[in-house]
Amino acid sequence: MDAFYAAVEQAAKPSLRGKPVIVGGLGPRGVVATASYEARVFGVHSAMPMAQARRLCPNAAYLTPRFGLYRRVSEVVMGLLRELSPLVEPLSLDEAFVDLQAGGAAGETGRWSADAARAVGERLRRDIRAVTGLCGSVGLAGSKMLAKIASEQAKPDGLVVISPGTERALLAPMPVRTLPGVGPATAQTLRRSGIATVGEIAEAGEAELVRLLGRAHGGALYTMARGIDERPVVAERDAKSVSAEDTFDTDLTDRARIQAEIARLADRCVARLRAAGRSGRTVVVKIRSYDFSTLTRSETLRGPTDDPAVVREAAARLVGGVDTTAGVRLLGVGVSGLADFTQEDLFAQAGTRAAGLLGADRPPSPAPPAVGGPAAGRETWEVRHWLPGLDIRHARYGPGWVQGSGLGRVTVRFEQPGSPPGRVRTFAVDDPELEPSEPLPPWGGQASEPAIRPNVMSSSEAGAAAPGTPSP
DNA sequence: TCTGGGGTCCTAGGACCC
DNA sequence: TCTGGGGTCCTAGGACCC
Repeated sequence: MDAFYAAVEQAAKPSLRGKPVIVGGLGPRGVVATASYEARVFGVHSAMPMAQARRLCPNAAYLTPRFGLYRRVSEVVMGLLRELSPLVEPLSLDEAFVDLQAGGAAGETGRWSADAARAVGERLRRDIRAVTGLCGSVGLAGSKMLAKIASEQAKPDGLVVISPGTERALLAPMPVRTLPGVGPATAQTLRRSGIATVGEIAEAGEAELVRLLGRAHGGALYTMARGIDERPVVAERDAKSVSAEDTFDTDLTDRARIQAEIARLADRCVARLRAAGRSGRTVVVKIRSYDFSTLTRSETLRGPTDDPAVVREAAARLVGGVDTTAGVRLLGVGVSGLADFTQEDLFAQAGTRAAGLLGADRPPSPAPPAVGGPAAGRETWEVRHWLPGLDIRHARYGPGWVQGSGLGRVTVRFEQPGSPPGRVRTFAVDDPELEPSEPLPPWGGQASEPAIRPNVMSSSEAGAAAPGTPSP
């Protein structure tokens, strides 16, 4: 989506259309989240300190973000994407990868032509505009990296196709920063070695890249510089951490105040953890000092928890071990090592089940049948059992369908025709509670469609009547 | 009026274990 | 008797992304 937050605000506030709009933190230490294209003309861009934006563009409208509204608009757009394919990987509220191949709309040959892909992309852009009143840009290519680069080139309000075979020639003259994963630090390391363009990365060779940037990063960059990117589109991965942090308008020095803020942040973090139905085992505190130096301290508990008191106490201990007397500008509390259960659940289970059946003593995974070589065997076995789109039933969660599988996991969306949109859960592919099931009749299919009308954006703001609000 | 908030992934060293 | 070779887990920091 183009200048998403600002565009939503412009759609909701007719007086701001065609005017510079800047969404972000409005306090003394705020930064720009999104600047409308009208504001970008003045040099304002994302992540810029708000004070600098105000100097550059004093007449813009400065708005505090309304994430609830953006989330609702985002869900409508993501719904349109899911009409193209079950394999949709959101990157943020305003951006996602769609695996069109998995959508099965390529025709009899199963292969996409540039023209067919372009037609699908243009129709999508029309639909997004009709339903939300907003502009989106589309990049189409044979891999995630190239599709992303194409979409950047397409902005604003455009569409770019990168046809197979043209990738390397297209990439070669581009600056290294074009590649995803190349930020300021990597760009400087490369520049010191005389590497400025993507083509020069490819020429440098893998050994040199690994020497400069390390095994993982160097290897990945060398591959991408040659136009190669085999990463699959992965739908709805589980979160790995949850955190809450605040920057204060003025630095904090008072220990009691710092501990009070830490307790508040711990509660906020845990509330979101619980809302997601998760628990976590490692508590992290983050402290940014007056001079912007940042440190973290973490503590791993004996088992996962979603108890606010437990997280508060751990966070208080961790902050207590740090010298904060010179002043802190930011405090944060996070939880990682997430699980779908809590220590309390485990105690409950221990009371009703034989102790030997818990945790590491679960029955071992059944070995994949030996078809072909050992490596090919596992892949074949997974693909055969959990094809995307096939119906499935879980002993506790009920009916659903396979949204994707890989790396020993299967992602299932628990919904059925006539039900509201369902939740996603991920299981081990050999989870004994999962079984294939017969397709359900699609008699209630309409109910799972986003119920929206093209004119919803004209309804009043204040978030009350947002796009995505079901129509009668 | 210098620099948000929410994340992901990688590296590296030490503890610990077999 | 100067000290192997894996592996995992934990902690801390850093780069990067939107």
